[in-house]
Amino acid sequence: MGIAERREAGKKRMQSLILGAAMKLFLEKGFDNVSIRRIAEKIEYSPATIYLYYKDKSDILFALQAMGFEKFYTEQQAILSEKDMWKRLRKHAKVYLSFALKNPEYYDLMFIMRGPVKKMKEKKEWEIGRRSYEFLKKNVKEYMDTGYLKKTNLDVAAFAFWSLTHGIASLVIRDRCIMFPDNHLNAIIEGSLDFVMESIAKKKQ
Amino acid sequence: MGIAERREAGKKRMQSLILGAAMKLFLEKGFDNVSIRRIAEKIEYSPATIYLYYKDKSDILFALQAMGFEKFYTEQQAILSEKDMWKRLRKHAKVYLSFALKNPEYYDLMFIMRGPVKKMKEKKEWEIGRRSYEFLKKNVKEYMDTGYLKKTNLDVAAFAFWSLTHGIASLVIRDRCIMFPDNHLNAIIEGSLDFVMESIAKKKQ
Amino acid sequence: MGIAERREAGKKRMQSLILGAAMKLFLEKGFDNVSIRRIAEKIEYSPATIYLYYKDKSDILFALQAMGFEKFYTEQQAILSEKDMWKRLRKHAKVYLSFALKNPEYYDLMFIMRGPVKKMKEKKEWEIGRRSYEFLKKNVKEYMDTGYLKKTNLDVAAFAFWSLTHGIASLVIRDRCIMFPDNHLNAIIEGSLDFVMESIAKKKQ
Amino acid sequence: MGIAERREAGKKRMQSLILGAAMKLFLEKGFDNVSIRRIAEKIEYSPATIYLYYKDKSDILFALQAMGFEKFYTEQQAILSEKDMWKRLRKHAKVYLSFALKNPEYYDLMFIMRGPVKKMKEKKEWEIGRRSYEFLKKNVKEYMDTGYLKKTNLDVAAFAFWSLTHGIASLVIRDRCIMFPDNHLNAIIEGSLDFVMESIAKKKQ
DNA sequence: CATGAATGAGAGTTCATTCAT
DNA sequence: GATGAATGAACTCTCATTCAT
Repeated sequence: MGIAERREAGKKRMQSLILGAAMKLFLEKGFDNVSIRRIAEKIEYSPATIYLYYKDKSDILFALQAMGFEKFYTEQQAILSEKDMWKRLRKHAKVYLSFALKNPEYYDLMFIMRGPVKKMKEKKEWEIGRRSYEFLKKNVKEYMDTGYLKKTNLDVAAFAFWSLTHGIASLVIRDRCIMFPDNHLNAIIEGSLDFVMESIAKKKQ
Repeated sequence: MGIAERREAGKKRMQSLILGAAMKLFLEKGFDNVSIRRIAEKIEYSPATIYLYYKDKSDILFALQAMGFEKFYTEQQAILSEKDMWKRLRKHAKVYLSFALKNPEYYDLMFIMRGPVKKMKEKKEWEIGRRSYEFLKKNVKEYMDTGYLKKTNLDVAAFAFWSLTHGIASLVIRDRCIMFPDNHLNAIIEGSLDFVMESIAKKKQ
Repeated sequence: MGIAERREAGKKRMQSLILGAAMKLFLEKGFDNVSIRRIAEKIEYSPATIYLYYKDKSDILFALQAMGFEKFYTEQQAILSEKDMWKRLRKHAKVYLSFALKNPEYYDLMFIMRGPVKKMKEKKEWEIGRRSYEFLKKNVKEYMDTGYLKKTNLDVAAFAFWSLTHGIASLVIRDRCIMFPDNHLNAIIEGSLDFVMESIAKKKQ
Repeated sequence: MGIAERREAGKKRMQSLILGAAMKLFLEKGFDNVSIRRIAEKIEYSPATIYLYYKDKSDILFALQAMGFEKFYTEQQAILSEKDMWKRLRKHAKVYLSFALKNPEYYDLMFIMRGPVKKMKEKKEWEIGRRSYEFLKKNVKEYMDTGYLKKTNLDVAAFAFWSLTHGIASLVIRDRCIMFPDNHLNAIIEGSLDFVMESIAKKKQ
């Protein structure tokens, strides 16, 4: 490993140290209580050091969001192994929801939080978010083409799919399901997903 | 009107003065830029006065949330005039979405924001939120009973309806629809709503 | 003294406490080392308290500047007791210089410092500075009218007078006279003033 | 060129690279917004590198001041071509003012700024500033000797001349002429200079 | 010769909240 | 009932500077 490489590696290590600490704090204290100072404390560096690796606070949020999208995108590839389009459609929804509920902080950052959106728009049209949407759209198209999904405008169908899964995810994550007993919640979620999926998609005879 | 009553009336008046100012500020400046101080300034009282009427900041948010639910509940009654259950189901969704998009601050407070949730749980079962959900459920039951909605567990169907509409609303409100050109957005929203509604509900022959 | 008056008095007292501390710090530590925090420390209040009395740092500088101009204007009135215009002209210069050298911090703030100038321009065209200049101009006009000063455009003559006195004052205050032995400096200053004054003004025969 | 010499040359080159960048930044961003870091960025070296060539920040300011004096001294030599002492005296004033207004950052550094003064005193008698003053004095002596300037103590006359020109320059540079309309300012400056010069100096008959 | 990495110190500012009056 | 006065605790961010490598 040459000098430049080692340096680069050091930089990467530090950045991920920062991001890791930030993410842990999000979990422990909630978004509003994560400050540069607290992150610095957690990693036992001075606040000024953070600024050597990230330009400002929203840069950190943006980086975390990007990590989230990366992970999200990668995990979604799993659906491609399913060649039966009907099953893939169902799996698609489950994988989406599973990501959201297993990584609620990432999901929040990606699809709910207000903060990082301004940055999103600035940074090259938000490539990373777009990619995930394109992946969704591509698959939706296949569901339609193979006759499992009713034909309509692609964006319309994709948005419908997205809205349903996001609706479920965000109601859960932002704690709006308190009217359901904890031990029923899962069944209701799954049931709802099935209910809609089986309505919009038709298993061929 | 006795002394106690007059006092009570005065208290109510002041409280609604505070809430009104807070809401105006939310609209004008965004949630993050509303402080107790700014509310006090707006109504031309001192910050300390606010604390005579609300225990702390989150109490104000909670009260606003309650106002939002009140408004929401009231507006939803409009669907009852529609006696054709098929049409009512469609109208239900439209009224929901229309409330959300016309009152994004209320909607945010009610269904997205983290802040007031702790209060929600404390305040005995969150009556006000529950009432709205019960209204939804009651109607969903009617849609089913009249055969316009496929039969399934009531909570499941209600949650499905809610997730879809909330998903749309919250993606729009939290600015995640930047991949759609502004002038297409409306059509996509309406299209998606129709797409799903027409799938889960069946117009009788 | 009524309640309102007492309050007003308290406010004034606090403001002058702040300004006094700020001024002392300017003397002791130099302009650059005066921070809101240090002022607060000096008066044994919290930094936040300062903001109850002054909107921001430059507001404090502006207030001090205004005090300086007030003092300056007042002291200049002394020249009016001199009815002999020739003597008054001379006295005018001496009074200007004497103010500058006895109150170098005020003078610096008023005529040298960069900081408060932006505020100056905003605040009602900088009434307070203008008033001093008008006073100078009015007198210069009298010197001319009575024949002690060569006739020329009023602004031109006033600016000439001002430039000379300010030149001396600012070279001294900003420590550019280190080539003159300390014990000669005074004589050189006075001499220079006399030298020019006797040249531009003519004692009538 | 021996090794030591080459090293010395390299050092000089680097120093002037630093000074050049610093001066450009002063021009572009103003004094307060120039930090060691920003200078380092501009020349694409690390901040630490700057410290190999200058002990600290004020050392840089001092060096720039020296450059300013060098330039100032050189430009002033131009007056020597004027053999008519009356004209030279006038030209002297114009050249002074012209330098100040064309190089306000240098002028500020040399004659107004507080920062580099401590250094001045330390660096044994501040040779470079003295030289400029001696040049002024030598010429003032000639103006007197040739009868164009009233006889008086040399320092007195020199300081008078300096005070007037510096007064004008520093009032302009530090933005204290806002009472004059922009389009009149030049005329007032020139007029004032002429007004005094024609008074203290006498064209022989 | 050059620098990456780090930091202590400090800047201005804002906030929710308290409490004696 | 209302508030003036006050504050502790944050906040984000920038700076000059050091030092091992």
